[in-house]
Amino acid sequence: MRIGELAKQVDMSTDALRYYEQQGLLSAPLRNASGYRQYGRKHMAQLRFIRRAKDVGFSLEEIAELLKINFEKEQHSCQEVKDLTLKKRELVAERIAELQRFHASLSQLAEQCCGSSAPAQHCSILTALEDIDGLTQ
Amino acid sequence: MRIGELAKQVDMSTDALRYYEQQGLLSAPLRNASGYRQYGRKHMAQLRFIRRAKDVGFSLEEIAELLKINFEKEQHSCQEVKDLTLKKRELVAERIAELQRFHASLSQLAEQCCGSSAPAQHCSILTALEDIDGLTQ
DNA sequence: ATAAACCTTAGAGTTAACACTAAGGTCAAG
DNA sequence: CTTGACCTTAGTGTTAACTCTAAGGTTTAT
Ligand SMILES: [Zn+2]
Ligand SMILES: [Zn+2]
Ligand SMILES: [Zn+2]
Ligand SMILES: [Zn+2]
Repeated sequence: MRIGELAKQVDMSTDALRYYEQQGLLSAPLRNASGYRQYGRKHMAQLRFIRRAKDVGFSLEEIAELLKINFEKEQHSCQEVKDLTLKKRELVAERIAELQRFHASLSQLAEQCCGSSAPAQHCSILTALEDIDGLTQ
Repeated sequence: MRIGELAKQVDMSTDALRYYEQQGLLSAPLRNASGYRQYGRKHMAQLRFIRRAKDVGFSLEEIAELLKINFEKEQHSCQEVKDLTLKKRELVAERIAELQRFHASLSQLAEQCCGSSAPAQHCSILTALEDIDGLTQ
């Protein structure tokens, strides 16, 4: 299977596949006489792993670690894998908390603004951003 | 007030202040005889506006829009400002939803893994990432 | 008068995950 | 036998919001 075919199968771009190879996430495949990459089932499995790991929020760097562990399972423990997962979940939770603060502040701002088409000289949102005490702590 | 002093007052870097000026978020100040920037209260107010807008999640590009509206309030309406705010809140909400899906998937993965220090050959997390049906849809 | 601390500009580097471009070689069909 | 679809590499561009570097001029204190 050449790169275009594999890319279509897994619904990724050929650029992405070459990028993953360069980043060590996808094994370098054999080449045919003219230098074209020849992929097999192993590579498709790797790409599906990458896809699923991306779908749960892991970064490519984290996925590289998971792939390495998966490749040499005997040398690694469940603890390691679970730690990676929990650490990632913690990061995600922190980011969610930050965004929820944003959401709450934006809601508060929007709620106070009349939203009319009249000139904005009295706009409570602008006032809140100008004044020190515009937003409830 | 020179740039270092102002930066200290608002707890930002001098680089950031020059960057904001370049991006049109901070008014270009007068220069003294040797070319040093001379800031006044107006600039500090602008920076506080920027700071508060950042604190509720606006990007610099969005802040530039808000500052422009704030500068020419008569030409703009409450509706415009409220729309910006609600649109931003919508984006934030979408991102939160995505991250919450990540969080749920990661929780599910972590829950199933024993987390022991035994070899990872049986690890349910790795299995889930390998198998098509590893994660509940 | 000299060292430390400040200021200036222009431009490059950072992070993530690719997308895009150029310049060229290869392969299948008609 | 040539067109079009595919493949190769190397290198640049993208986005956001700065940070860092280099190479130099200024101010302040001793
Ligand atoms: Zn209003
Ligand atoms: Zn308003
Ligand atoms: Zn286990
Ligand atoms: Zn496990």
